[in-house]
Amino acid sequence: MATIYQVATLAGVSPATVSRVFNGHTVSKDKIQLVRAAAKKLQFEPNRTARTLRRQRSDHMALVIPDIENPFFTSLARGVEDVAQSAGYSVVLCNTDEDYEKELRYFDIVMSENMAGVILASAGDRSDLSGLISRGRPIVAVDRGPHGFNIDSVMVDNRAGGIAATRDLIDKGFKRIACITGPSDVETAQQRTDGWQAAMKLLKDNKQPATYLRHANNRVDGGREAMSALLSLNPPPDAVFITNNLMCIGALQVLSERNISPSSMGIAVFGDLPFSISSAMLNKVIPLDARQLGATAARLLLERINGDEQPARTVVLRNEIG
Amino acid sequence: MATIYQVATLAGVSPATVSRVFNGHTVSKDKIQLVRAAAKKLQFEPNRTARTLRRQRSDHMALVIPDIENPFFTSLARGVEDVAQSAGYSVVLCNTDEDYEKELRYFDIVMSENMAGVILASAGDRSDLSGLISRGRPIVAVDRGPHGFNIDSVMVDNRAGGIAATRDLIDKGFKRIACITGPSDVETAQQRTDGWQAAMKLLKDNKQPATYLRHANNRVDGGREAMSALLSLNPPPDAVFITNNLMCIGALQVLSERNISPSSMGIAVFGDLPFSISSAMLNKVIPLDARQLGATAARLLLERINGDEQPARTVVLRNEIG
DNA sequence: CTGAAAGCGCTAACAC
DNA sequence: GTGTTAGCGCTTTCAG
Repeated sequence: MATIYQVATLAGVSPATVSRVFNGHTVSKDKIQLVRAAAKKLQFEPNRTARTLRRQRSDHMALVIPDIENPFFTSLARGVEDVAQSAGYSVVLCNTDEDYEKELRYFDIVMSENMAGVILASAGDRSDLSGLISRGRPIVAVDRGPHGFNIDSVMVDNRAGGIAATRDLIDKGFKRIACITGPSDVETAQQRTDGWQAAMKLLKDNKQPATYLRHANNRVDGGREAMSALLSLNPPPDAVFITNNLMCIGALQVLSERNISPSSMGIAVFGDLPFSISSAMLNKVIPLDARQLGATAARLLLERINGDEQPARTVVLRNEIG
Repeated sequence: MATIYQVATLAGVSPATVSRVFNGHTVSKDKIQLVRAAAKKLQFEPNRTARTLRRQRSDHMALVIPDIENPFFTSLARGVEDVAQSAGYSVVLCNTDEDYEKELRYFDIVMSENMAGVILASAGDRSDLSGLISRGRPIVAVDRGPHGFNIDSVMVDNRAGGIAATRDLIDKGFKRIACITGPSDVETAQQRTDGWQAAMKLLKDNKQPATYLRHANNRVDGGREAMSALLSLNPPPDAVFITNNLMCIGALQVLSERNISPSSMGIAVFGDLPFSISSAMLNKVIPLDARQLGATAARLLLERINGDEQPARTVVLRNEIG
């Protein structure tokens, strides 16, 4: 690959001038022409590694997510990507499997590669951001909050969604409303569960035993297990609020396998189901615009990268609860 | 962030020795101790940008895929990631939206960042790999073949799968079997369609008008449109072979909306449906182990990165057709 | 086994 | 507006 020196020689200018041309600094028209011609001839492409080393900042942003196979996060990634790309940044996707160690390893990479910033959908509420923060690397938390760190974040109103979903089931006459939620160290799970609990207080004769609250991993198999467990209770619930998309898939699979008709079990879910064929089985879906979430986070991050120093902001996206 | 010079000073050795310690070269036990202690004290983390610049090779591999929102490709990404990570490589995910220009732009980035290699699920059969190849960058094609370029590839037997799926429908007594396939410049679509055509020749009184073959984009909306179009034919098909997962979702949505029962329309699909609740509507699914595909591709790429110079290989994964 | 020193390709003072 | 030059932090000859 050609270097700026070769281009400079061919164009009869200094390397600095070549650099200036490629960075949009002021250079006389005629030299711009010469440089462009020479660059084209040599198929010159600026070496980003060298640029990054010199500038101490790359044009990558890291997107750290807990589960790349959850369509919610891939949509979010799309949103980030769209914004990043149009600002000239590449997105490095880092999948943590909800593992704090893996997350930390990625943070190290962010530092040692001088990435411009991080968008973090954290593994849980025990993420250690201190290293990144002490080194002044911009971070935006998305979906899950900043829990204790003083950083920008973009979220939805999880509690309100939990309330709305549960209320819908109550309004439809269900009495024994269970809740399948995520791990207890995941903030979104907590908040949505809070919403469910708050709404349940409205029920006059609240027949809600503690066993109606099930924690599970946020994936399909977690939903399956939780729903199976609920069905074996006596009495089983007559409805269930499920706090994430994949667990709802799992729960519906179990119902389908046991030929339990949709009408005999009310279902409300937080977040749209991916690739569903029919929503006939669902009483209520709290919509969740992952792409918007990602795009907003990316925009905040770009502002920080460009030197914005204002105090940390929390943006709450309204999830138009019907 | 600390540098090797600071570590060297603190440890009382030369920078070269620090470098050697961190690269596993031969250094005396006692100096190793000194260096490790100093590094720990300073929280030293080697600067990968500098290393990449010097070595002319980074520890990133690019994974170029056409649609990050298709679970097939995210599973594939998981497979790549697992293998890459355990070999110390990071995966940079590049989403092309099936756009050749975006693809080329990513290839430029691969070069200008000195990435170690590329795994490519190409946008179509007109991808231009000449730049990468002339510069000696290792590439492995996955899912879609190398079409003309002399590179390693990992694929499944698409034609055989197409035949098996179609045969299953024939055996079950369907007569008017349509095919919903992908864009005509996508190799997997072509080959699966070939299989369908080959199998249809077995039907004695082959009632297959040209309109039974529909090309669509490989996404949900493409499947919806194609299925709608098929249903408005006279006579409509009594079964359909769909060459990818998302289009099948779209097709099933249309059937569901029109209350067309599964039994009156045979469906076979190439590739498992993501997050499906019940497979009752499907006659035949040709399994497709995306994760395996990705892992295999990553292994081949690692071999090339490590200097393997043997002639290009094509690995065909058997997709255990029932 | 270890140190000195060159240089990967670029950018940003600094001088003119 | 343009050229000269000093590094960014690391690896890797080359000597010893």
